[in-house]
Amino acid sequence: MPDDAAPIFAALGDPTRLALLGRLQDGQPHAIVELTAGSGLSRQAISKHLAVLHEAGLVQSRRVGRESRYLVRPQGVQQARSYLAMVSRQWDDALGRLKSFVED
Amino acid sequence: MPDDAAPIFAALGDPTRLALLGRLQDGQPHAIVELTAGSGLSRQAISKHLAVLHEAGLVQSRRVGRESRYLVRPQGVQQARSYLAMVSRQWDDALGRLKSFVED
DNA sequence: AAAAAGCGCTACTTTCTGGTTGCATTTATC
DNA sequence: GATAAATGCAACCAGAAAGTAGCGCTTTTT
Repeated sequence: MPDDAAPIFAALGDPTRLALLGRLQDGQPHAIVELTAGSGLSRQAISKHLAVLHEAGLVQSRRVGRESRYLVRPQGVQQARSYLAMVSRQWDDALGRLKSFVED
Repeated sequence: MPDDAAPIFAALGDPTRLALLGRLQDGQPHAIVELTAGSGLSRQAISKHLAVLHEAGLVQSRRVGRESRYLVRPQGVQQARSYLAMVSRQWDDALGRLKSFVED
């Protein structure tokens, strides 16, 4: 398992950040103030969360005039997907499904 | 996005726990001492990590005699997968791929 | 040119997390 | 029955994380 796997999942492991990703689902760039609106948190808090997502490669930012616009980076999420696949590959076959069927 | 999504990703967001899941890839139950061996950490530390994985529903345990044996719970990982799909569903089509192609 | 909007950066507080140690308990073994 | 093995539980500690507030800088807006 690669070293950057854990940071990606850690970035996803926060309700606020998941909500942010939800807001970015449209694939369009959004400014920080816009993302802060209705979050119940301060602008700096949201900014920090966006930085974490950026660090993990899940999000991307562009500075346009006086505002920073964030958008999803599909490759990042794709990477998370492939890591999950690595975890489950072993029993992700007929036998694996059989085992999970018997459990509990 | 469901409330239990973040805890699952948070549980995955630690190198030690990812390594533990790696060790459980064979689908077989493993005792704590066994999982501790070669980890460089104390038994209690590993035990705590397993508790986190259990809490997130990624792992399952059975007490057999004097030892607790842990094994993967495929449904948990499957759930993580579906949550990731929720995040990316919107731009997981031809248009989405086109956008990601243009970026950077 | 003055005011306001949008950010970034730093400092600070509080809570969570990962890790340790020590001790009690249950189960195997001799 | 005594000893060793495998856990569970609780207390404790240091560092990271989530949050706030304040200040200064750049870019719009009026």
